[in-house]
Amino acid sequence: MQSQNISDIIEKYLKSILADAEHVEIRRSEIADLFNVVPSQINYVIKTRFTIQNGYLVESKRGGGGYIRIEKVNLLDDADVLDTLIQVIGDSITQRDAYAVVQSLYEDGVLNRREAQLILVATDRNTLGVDDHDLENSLRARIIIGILNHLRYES
Amino acid sequence: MQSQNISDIIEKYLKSILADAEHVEIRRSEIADLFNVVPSQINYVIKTRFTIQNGYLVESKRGGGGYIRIEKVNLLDDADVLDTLIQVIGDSITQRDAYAVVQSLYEDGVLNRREAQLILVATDRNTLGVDDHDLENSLRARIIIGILNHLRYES
DNA sequence: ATAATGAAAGTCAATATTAGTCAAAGATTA
DNA sequence: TAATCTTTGACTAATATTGACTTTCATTAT
Repeated sequence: MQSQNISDIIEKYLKSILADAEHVEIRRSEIADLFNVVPSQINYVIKTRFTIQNGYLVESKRGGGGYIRIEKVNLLDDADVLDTLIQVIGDSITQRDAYAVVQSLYEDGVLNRREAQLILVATDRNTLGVDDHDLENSLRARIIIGILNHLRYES
Repeated sequence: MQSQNISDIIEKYLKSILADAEHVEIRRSEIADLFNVVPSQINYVIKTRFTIQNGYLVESKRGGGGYIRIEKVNLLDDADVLDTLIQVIGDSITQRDAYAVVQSLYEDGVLNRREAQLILVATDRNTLGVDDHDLENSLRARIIIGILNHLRYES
């Protein structure tokens, strides 16, 4: 029942490789063939599911012998993680990216499950309930950054 | 057995699945077809019969491979206390009153210190940073109510 | 060296595929 | 009869898929 769309399946496939390895390196057309989609769909999957907010770094090369390489990075490795995250968020963030950020913080133990849920609820589209999207995204950014800044003084 | 309208029948159908399973995941148009109703009637059924007050959590996704997923959750004992608070808050709350609400939840052991702090930061005037006071107060109300609704069940 | 060629990946907008909203019309109940 | 609940459908929004066109890079030919 789960993940009926191909993008989700490709995402899972790539993540299953990343579960065992430091990074994946693919040939775009090969993966596209494997799942019977057009090559640009691979870009779509990467763009929507392997963002820096999700903790992934992507690099690629065109031309002969080209590739796409996805690496899982630990955003919390270096001392000023919070600064990094705050920069990444900027003054606006979509719900999807916010989910990714909070997920990363949870995976890295900065937040426990309950706290992560609270933040997601507080920044949920329906919770905020504003019709202006720019306002919604900027509110979400302010709330998350406010919380991140608070976490800094707590620990 | 009064009034077996279609909404009731659809409700029973979904609940019968939930009797055996953790959750139901449907394709809206399929269920609509199955019962010969327009798709939006499924939304009506969900909105009127699968509320969080009744212990149901609903999530969905649009686009290819989209779905609606209904999950039955365990309501906690605090549920009616939270209901009362939600009523009191209504659609607007000042920062001062919000502080009092969060404080009492902390004293009642519903929230720990860290969680209480998170909520206060998220709803702080400076965090929200909107000029319009009415908007600020209504946003604060929405955020706190969203969180209270989340606290009704265990995740 | 330089130019031409081909083999990748990137971009972007059109289209397709779902679900959500809202208000009007109809039905039922108090 | 008035109030409430249900049904319907037109319109909106989010997400996914596709393909034409562009850019980059390596290799081969001049």
